[in-house]
Amino acid sequence: MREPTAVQQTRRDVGPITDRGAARRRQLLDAARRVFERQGFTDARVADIVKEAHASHGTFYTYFDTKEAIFVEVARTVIEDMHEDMAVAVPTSGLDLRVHDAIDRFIHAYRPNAAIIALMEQLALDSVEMRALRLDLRDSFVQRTRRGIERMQADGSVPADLDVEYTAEALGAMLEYTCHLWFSLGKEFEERRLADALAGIWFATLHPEGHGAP
Amino acid sequence: MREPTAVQQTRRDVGPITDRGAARRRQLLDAARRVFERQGFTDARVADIVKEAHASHGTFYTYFDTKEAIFVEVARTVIEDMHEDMAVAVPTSGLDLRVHDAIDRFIHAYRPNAAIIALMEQLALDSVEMRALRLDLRDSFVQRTRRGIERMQADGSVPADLDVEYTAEALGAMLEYTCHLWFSLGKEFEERRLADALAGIWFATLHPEGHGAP
Amino acid sequence: MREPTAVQQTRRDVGPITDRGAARRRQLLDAARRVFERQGFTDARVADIVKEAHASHGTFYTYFDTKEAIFVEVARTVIEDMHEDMAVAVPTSGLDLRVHDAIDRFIHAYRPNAAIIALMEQLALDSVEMRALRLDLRDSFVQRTRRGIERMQADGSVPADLDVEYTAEALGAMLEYTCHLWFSLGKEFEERRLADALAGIWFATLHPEGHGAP
Amino acid sequence: MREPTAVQQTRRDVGPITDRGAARRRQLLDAARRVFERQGFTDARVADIVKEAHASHGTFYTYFDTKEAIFVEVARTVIEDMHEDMAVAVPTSGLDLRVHDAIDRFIHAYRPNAAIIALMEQLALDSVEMRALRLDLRDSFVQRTRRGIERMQADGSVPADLDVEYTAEALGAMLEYTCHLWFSLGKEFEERRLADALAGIWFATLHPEGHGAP
DNA sequence: TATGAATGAGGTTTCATTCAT
DNA sequence: TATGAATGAAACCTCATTCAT
Repeated sequence: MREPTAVQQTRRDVGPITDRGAARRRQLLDAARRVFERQGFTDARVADIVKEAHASHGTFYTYFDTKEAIFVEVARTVIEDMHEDMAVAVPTSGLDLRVHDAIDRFIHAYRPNAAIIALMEQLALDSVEMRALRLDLRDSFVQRTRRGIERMQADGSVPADLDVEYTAEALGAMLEYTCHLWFSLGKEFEERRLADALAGIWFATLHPEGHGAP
Repeated sequence: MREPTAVQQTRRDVGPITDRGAARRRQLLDAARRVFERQGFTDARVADIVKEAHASHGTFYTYFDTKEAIFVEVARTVIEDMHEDMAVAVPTSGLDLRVHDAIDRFIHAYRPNAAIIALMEQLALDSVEMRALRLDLRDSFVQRTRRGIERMQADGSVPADLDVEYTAEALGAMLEYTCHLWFSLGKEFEERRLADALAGIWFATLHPEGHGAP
Repeated sequence: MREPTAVQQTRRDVGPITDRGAARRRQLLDAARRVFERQGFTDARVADIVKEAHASHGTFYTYFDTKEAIFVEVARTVIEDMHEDMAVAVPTSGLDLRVHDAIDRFIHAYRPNAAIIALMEQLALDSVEMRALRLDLRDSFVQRTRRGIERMQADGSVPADLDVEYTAEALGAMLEYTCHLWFSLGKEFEERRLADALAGIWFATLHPEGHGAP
Repeated sequence: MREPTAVQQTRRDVGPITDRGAARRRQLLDAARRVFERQGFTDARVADIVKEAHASHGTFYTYFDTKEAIFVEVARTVIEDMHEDMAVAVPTSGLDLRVHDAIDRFIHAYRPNAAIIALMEQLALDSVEMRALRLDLRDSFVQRTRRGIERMQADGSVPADLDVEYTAEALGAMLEYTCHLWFSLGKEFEERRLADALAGIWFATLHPEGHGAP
């Protein structure tokens, strides 16, 4: 493969200058997302993306370094989306409701992004950058959970001796992988039963043996 | 593009006839496992495998159809290994010990096979066959868990209204993905704390609010 | 084994868009013809063709699916050439002259294309498409002959009871295979004697026992 | 490909020593013929032949140098068969009957051997040896025809000024290629009409304008 | 003589990426 | 900025033939 030319590399680094250029870039990103969702990363061809975006090969490389690079951009979009979706204020009723709400919001944030998340997961094995991105995404959720539990510990509704950090990691892992099984690997779950089962585990964990009141 | 000959296909289907052939096949499998663990699936070349096995290209295709095919064989080996590792008789002391034991055995079965499991996971997205294999592997663990819980329900140590099926799925997902994060994505966990946190969740779930005795 | 991408296939189906592309395609076709004539089909490598065309492997597959596909295109060119060569207006003198003229034109049309025709013949045994192409080529000549004879039957210079269809087939076969022996299998014939012998047979067949006047 | 070892080469040169060896050799030949007829030369694998003969690769190379070599042997058998079939004594009635008889015998000799003859034809383009074999086969028929015509010239039933050599070549070419079209390229002919048309051409050629009596 | 495992040169085809226009 | 042609490294897989047993 030939080395990139200084001129073209510069153009990519600078990014689009005109509005038309910015619009073009967005078209390519949108097209890439659709293609990745449809075909996965390996089976997605740059040719497919440019066709979907009604652009040409040359144009693609005006805006993106590599196929990996455009995927990273798509992935970042997904991460931002999920952050926003889950950042909604929590209703402050009882623990039970709060848990149910957290789980429902996770599922609803995950579902439309499942395909891209699965690809991040897949690429995380081969690419340090994707691994970091993937771990960041989950970390933001896990830390949010952790802070929530810590607040409950502070007001005494959760036992003080709970290992909050590791518990948050584990409960997070459970949610993530259940959604992966469900949305990406095609395992069939009934939504209501599943959400209840997950909430039951969270609730039992945070509220063991009648500690405090719900 | 040459198509495989019926005769050649037959030879592959039948498998090695002599001991020498069987040994060769095994060498290739062992080599393939090492290469896959080292380089992942995508970056593993058939050339790497035959080099590692001190064999020739032709020999590879005497025994295996494709790179995918040999991976499937490697994966099957891993699955059998894990089945055996986890099939050890359970000590019948209290719930707490049983849970800790189950989790420890899972971790110890998972750890040496983590790389291959991660690849199964990766390939499951693109290949129906790998997806089936992957789901089978987890199913055997989840069903074992489920049966264990059902037995405890029978003797009253676990609430009768627990949704055993979905709970087993969720607890299984938690274990699997935690191990994946730990062994394959390089997340750093302290083994003792992690095992305790996981066991805590299991225990709280199965033994909520002082139901029965530990 | 990688499958062709839909996008790539489309590009090949659509054909070159720019003049530069069209020129490139033609270069490849010309090169392919030379290589096939020199080395035959089996011994012609795609590598030989691209080398002859001063192009790269990738470029070849931009324009053609397979080695078979480019041969089919070359063959079509030959067929068109021959159609044109033989479509020249027939001088309307006596039967004897007309027969000689037909045979001479056949030989002159065949000679420069003999190598490719021989390859069509060779491939016709293995490929349905080539068989159809081969039979089409001869059919156009045989039908032309047949119509010629029918016109002569109409004006009474050829017996009405002649089986025109089968006779045309047989006389055609004679011409074709004689040329094949001569130009492709290296049998040595003197052109004048051969043309006379062939014409003698045609003439005797169409004008038996002094039927009509020459 | 490795060079043949002196030992093995010698064995092949010497040929089978025991009866068992001779039988084995024949099994391989018979199997090869069936495989070639079924699959053609290119698509016939040595593996197919040994399977059909219930032998092993090693055994094959005990008796034959190459795939080409065994084909040549098969072809020789066909050639001998055809010689015998056509060497039957000619009934000495009139020219018309003799011509019909010659054509019928050709067709009947050709038909069962059409597949192998077609392969000889196909290989003749690439191999000097096969070309020689192919030309020999037709030559024996053409020369027989030629001698027949010369005898008729001697007794005055065929014009003395006929170019017997070239005419025999041309009439032979017609027969051969008609059979090739019919039996190998799948062109549909009605046997009776075809034989009559061919005989008509022969007869008109040898007996033009009422020369002599039939 | 017979077997079947082993060889490896050789071929086809893809696709991310660059560059001339 | 946009286009699309060109590149070529790289990968997979076959099969005639040899050789150890």
